[in-house]
Amino acid sequence: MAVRVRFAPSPTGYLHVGGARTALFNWLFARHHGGEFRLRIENTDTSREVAEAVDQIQGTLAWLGLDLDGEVTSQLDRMAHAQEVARRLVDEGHAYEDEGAIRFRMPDEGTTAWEDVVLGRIEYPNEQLEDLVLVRSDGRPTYNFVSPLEDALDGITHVIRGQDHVSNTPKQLRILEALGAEIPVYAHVPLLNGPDGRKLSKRHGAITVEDFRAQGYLPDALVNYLALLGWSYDDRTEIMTREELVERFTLDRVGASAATFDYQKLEWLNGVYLRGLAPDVYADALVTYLREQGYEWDEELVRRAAPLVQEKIAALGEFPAFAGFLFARVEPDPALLGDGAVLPAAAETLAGVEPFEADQIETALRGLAERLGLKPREAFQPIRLALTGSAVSPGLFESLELLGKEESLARIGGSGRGGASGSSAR
RNA sequence: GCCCCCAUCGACUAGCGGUCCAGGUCACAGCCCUUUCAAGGCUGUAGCGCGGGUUCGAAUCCCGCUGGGGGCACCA
Repeated sequence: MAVRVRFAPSPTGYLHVGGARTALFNWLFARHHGGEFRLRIENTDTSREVAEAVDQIQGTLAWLGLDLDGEVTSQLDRMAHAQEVARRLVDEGHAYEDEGAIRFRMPDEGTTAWEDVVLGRIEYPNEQLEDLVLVRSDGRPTYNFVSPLEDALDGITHVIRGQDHVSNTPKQLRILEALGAEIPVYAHVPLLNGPDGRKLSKRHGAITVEDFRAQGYLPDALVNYLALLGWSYDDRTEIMTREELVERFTLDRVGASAATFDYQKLEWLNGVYLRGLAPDVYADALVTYLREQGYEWDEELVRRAAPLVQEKIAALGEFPAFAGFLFARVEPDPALLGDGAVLPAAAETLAGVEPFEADQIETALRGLAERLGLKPREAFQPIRLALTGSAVSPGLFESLELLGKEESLARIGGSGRGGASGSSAR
């Protein structure tokens, strides 16, 4: 039987990284087996916010590169059918009416068990199973009824979801059984925690995939990182392409315990991916990112600046703070300003450099440092500060070249205070 | 309270009875390189929660404890 899985989020807003991880595992499993990956929206009303959330979720999945099969389905479309099935269950004695609602009759004795692919055998005492409401008194079916019903309707072969659904499983199993439906294979993947060991939430920082996108993370890096949370290939392979992940992903290597989301490791991985991009691809990514974030900076200059930062930043979001001085003057931190003694000499030296290119600039400035008896660091740091407004920046010589002689000299001035007063573009 | 699940360095994990005085990666520390910051190279600190079993032998199997998580809706 061909594999068919589904990701079934409730449309409450942007996709959470935990949800994205669940979606990823489903997608990897489907692609690994040449099966189908479907999106099913689990909702109960038709409000505008829901429609937006559905679009957002689809947009996020697309950005992550998790392509869908078949149409996106919605619980809404099956309400009438669910009601019919519920009535049939009443007729067959599996359910009964209760104050206008329809309740499913759960067994009172024995146990309900299943072989979970990641958790192993799980047994629930049936006395724990309450007669659950299938259809509310207002006619709307409930999640625990529609979810297994739709799994059956759609021919879902494997239900891969978060462990927060473990306790729903015995109830859904009982319903599927009463329906006479095929029982899918269940795989409950571990949940994600924040750095403090508690449920990952906004207080920990970025939480939705869109948050990470806005910070300049690459979809490939996020996908790679998420795959490593609860799953591993072996004892040493961590950096894998999408194709490698698809080829290597198996549910039996998914762990059973919760994983802590490590922002630092994600950042490191993103840096690895960023540095690994071909220069033109990197420039494209940077241009696209800055445009998405609303920066209206000269594209040509951004492209020329790209090589200066590729080795230095771990997320595209660091670019404005790191290289923003190329697009607008930045006032140096007064606390960092020295006496500026080398500045006049530097200005004089630079004025004579022709052509104004990194190599020539470097030769000239190193010569200056030697003549003044200064260590490179001592000579260059004041210039860097005057030029970039910061003690941390891209390479000094390349930065000078990009800024051009005129602007560079204007910033270095010679007064020791860097640039004409009020000239800072802010 | 009841039910279910989980438990290897700070974090992600490898380990499926002996090849583990526990390996890799991030983070952290030191050194090297160096125009700052990164990157890179080298080295290092750091872990099998506790107690009982089983076995010639346990991180690996069993039981208990402790700790953590999840769930107990006419929410999803």
